[in-house]
Amino acid sequence: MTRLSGYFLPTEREPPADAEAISHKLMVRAGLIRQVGAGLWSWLPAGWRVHERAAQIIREELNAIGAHEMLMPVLNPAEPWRRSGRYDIDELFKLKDRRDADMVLALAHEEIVTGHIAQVVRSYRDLPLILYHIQTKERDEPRPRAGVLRTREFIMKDSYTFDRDREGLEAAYAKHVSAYDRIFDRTGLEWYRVEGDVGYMGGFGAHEYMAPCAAGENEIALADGYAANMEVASADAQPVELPPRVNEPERLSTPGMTTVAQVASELGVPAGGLLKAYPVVVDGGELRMVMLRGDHRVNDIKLRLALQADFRPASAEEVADRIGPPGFIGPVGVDLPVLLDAGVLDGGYVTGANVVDAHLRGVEPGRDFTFERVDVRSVVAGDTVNGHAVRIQPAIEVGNIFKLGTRYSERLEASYLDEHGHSQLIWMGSYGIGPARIAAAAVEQFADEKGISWPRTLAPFDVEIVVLGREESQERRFADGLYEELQALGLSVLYDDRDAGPGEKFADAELLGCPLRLTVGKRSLASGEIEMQVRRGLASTMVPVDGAAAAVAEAWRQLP
RNA sequence: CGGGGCGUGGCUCAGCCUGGUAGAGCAUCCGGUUUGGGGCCGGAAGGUCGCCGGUUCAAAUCCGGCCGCCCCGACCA
Repeated sequence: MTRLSGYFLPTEREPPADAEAISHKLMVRAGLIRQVGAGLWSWLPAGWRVHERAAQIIREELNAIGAHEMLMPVLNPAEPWRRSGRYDIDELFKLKDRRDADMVLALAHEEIVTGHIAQVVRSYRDLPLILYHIQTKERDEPRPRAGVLRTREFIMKDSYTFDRDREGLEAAYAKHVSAYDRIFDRTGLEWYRVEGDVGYMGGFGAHEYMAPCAAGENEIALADGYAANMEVASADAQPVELPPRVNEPERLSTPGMTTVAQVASELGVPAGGLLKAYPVVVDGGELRMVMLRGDHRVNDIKLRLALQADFRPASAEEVADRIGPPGFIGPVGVDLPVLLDAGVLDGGYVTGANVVDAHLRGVEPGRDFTFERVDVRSVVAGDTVNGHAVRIQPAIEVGNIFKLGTRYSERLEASYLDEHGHSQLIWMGSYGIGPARIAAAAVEQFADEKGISWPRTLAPFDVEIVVLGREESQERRFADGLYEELQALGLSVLYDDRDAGPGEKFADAELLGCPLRLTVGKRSLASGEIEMQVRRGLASTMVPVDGAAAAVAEAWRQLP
């Protein structure tokens, strides 16, 4: 029985003063969530229903690929975290118990689940396995933000696969791809599966599931047939108009012009006609020079992947000692490996001359300097993939899948004996989904000026009945009956039986965003009808009172 | 961690600059009225002005410290 008169649904006319994101404002206003502290939120009854519907979709689709649900504790001893090498992560909450033993609050569960596997799995016959749980995660985020989009405590579905080899991992990964695709289809969200960063610590592949929305913290590059996180996106650069080629580089006086913008405007050359140098020190040792077009930007993640190592920008002193005067450096004549970005097309470019107040014009890669080709720039809107233009959108990461390999099984000693009696490391994958982010992304994607408009599968209730009429009235009696009938048909119903005016009830219903709103009022009832409003688009139709419940149930099945 | 902002009744805010009785709208409670778009009339209750200290005859207001929250950036295993 969910009668609004006795329900805890504290709606507000005004959004919280400090809210910016649409989902933050609307979820608080609609009475779904309340803040406890920075990055700490309570889910009120209606909000929790949404969260649990998302969780249930996840559960069903994971069970369908043979995953087994379990539950692991949030409070962990420090020891496995020390073994995995994750004890020193800043985001990890650390504490001590009464005996002064080091404890942590889990930010994920690779350590714990791998520990169980290490203890239990002995033989190749025990594999493969898919285990998951839906459990609280604690992360001491440097900056929680935007309501439930980025919090310090949140619930995550995390699953883990255990296989005997790389092929097994690939199969387990493919199963998760199919399950995740179905999950996000069922949520009703607009979503993309994009290539993600595998991280330089290893990993054999990763994808992220991204839901485009204004409050998203990530950027994704999209083109027909292509979707990637901007961190790793790759595309063909747009051409740039270069000056005619010359036989050999010509030195130009460019006093004080140390920036791309200055040189470009003074010489009348587009920024893309310049090659800029980005000297880096790789792994604390070797100096290298990355060259890319003046209108492009280095993508540190792609560069790290290309180098297969950590790096840092070279200091001004290192540049001055080994290359030339900062602001005027270039690839010609330097005794350093040069990495040339793929966005640099054939032609003559302007570069630093390695001499104060001078640049070279007409420098051609290959002719005037040798290089190794790399792809280390950030994609920009308008670049192309297979001839299709790239657009860039903000998006929220609602899920991720990751081929871990043997990183954890090695450190936590999870191995098995193969057919030949040889000990082998177990190959792992890990896979996360945040139900709270699914809920928030749905709010972001479908809200209008009236409030939230839930996809049918996530709504806190399928139908909201608004009754206009006093106690004991004919309208009330009809609405009471309708409420029972709809529930008997398997729909979840919120019944606004409050003693409030129509305006307030309509406004609250539209704010909460259940897919259908039924209005039972004296006027329409007199003509043998009730009003049915579809929240998405706010279109209304009249439904005859005879067979109203069945008609509503049928209409509900047609909704997005 | 760097930069910016905010903290006054349940919510949104004014008051602070220029020190002197703590306010408004909404919400709440009581009575009445109204019932298809947050309606109306009358009455009432509700505030350690984030905390600590200082200046002063007197501090929401000025000064110092602390705490909390938000935004931008960095970070995000």
